[in-house]
Amino acid sequence: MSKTMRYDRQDVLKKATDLYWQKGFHGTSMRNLQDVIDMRPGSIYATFGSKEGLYKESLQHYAEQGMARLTACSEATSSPLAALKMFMKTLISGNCAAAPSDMCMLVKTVSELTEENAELLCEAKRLLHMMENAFAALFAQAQSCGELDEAKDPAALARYMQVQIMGLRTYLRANNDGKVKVDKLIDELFEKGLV
Amino acid sequence: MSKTMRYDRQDVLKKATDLYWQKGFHGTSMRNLQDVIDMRPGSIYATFGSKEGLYKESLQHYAEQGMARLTACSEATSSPLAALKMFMKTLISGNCAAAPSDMCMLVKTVSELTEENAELLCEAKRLLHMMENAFAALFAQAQSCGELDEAKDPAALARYMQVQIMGLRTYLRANNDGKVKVDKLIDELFEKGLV
DNA sequence: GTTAAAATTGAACAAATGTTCAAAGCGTGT
DNA sequence: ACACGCTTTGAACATTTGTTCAATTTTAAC
Repeated sequence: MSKTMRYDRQDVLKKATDLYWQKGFHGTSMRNLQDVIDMRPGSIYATFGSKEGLYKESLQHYAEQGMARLTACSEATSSPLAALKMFMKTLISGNCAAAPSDMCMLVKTVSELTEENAELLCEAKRLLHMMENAFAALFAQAQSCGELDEAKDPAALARYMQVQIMGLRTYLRANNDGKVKVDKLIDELFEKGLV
Repeated sequence: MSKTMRYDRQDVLKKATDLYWQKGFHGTSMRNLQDVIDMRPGSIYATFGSKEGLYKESLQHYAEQGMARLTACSEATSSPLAALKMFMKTLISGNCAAAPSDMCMLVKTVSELTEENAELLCEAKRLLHMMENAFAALFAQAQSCGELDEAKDPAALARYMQVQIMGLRTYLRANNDGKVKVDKLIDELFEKGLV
């Protein structure tokens, strides 16, 4: 009846995400994108609508990966707090050369864009909230396990963790000489912040 | 002998800085800039060389403002630690509507640009270092005053402060609902981090 | 008043931008 | 074989991009 799609949407999204992540929204041109994802303009616009549309889906794809990583950390560890700590370490020390950028794509988006791209800005904020809520859920779970003091506020701890991740990743981006030993810093943060 | 300059370089730089700060390097066009600083292309290029050149001077202008603000905090307070705390508070809660962006322009630069603009990236990193060194100097001064434990490492404290500033400002950018009470957070950071 | 030097103008440029659309390709049901 | 309908193509479009430069304006010294 119809021609079968040539492209695997997930595969295309991964490539687009990586490029956007590396070069930013304004720093990435459609021509640039066309080469990387190997699609012609017509196909791109038929599939994603616009540059903004593709970026939005890229943000979502990125956040899904992040959530998947968090659940992977949950399954690889024996306790919620250990999972959170592991997540933070893989986030921060993991991307030496593999990831397109040292920084979080959601943070880069929130940093770069203005009200001229209100929808994308909004979506990035929403996804950051989602991550924070996932952190909070794990902190609450830690309380249920008896791993964490019941008097603590999971939401406040999650917010604290977000601030620390944002701060650390940004700092490392600005000081990419490998002199700073991050793992020890993270251990200290968990001691100071949670206990 | 020659025509007198029509433009006050400092005034122009302030306007350019604010625009770049708000919209980013790639998000700002020369036409955009021309309107805001009220100069024609020829004059701009004769004075600043290129879009990159003007951005570089804007970065420097921005950092100078920051340093001036820090010394102002020093003069307005009675101790180095009080100065640092005041600086942090004016940085973070001060820019409700006045500043072009919630975030630090140096951080935005480091977040947005890639090796394609290596010189600008490098300059932003250098200026961030400068600020950090200024923090460290104040921590050392606090030790001389007997305000801070001599066993602490001023450089490590300065780095800690940078991470916290970057984290907090980014977080507030992503959560601009005024729900988070920042002043209390900063007080807590100083208690946890320095003592 | 003339001249020389510097600053400013703005039209113009080539290249790059995001996007469109008519044509062609291709798989499926008849 | 045929035709229907979805997918893909890539040339082309109107703007916008960063930048240049010959012409003009303005100043001050002689």
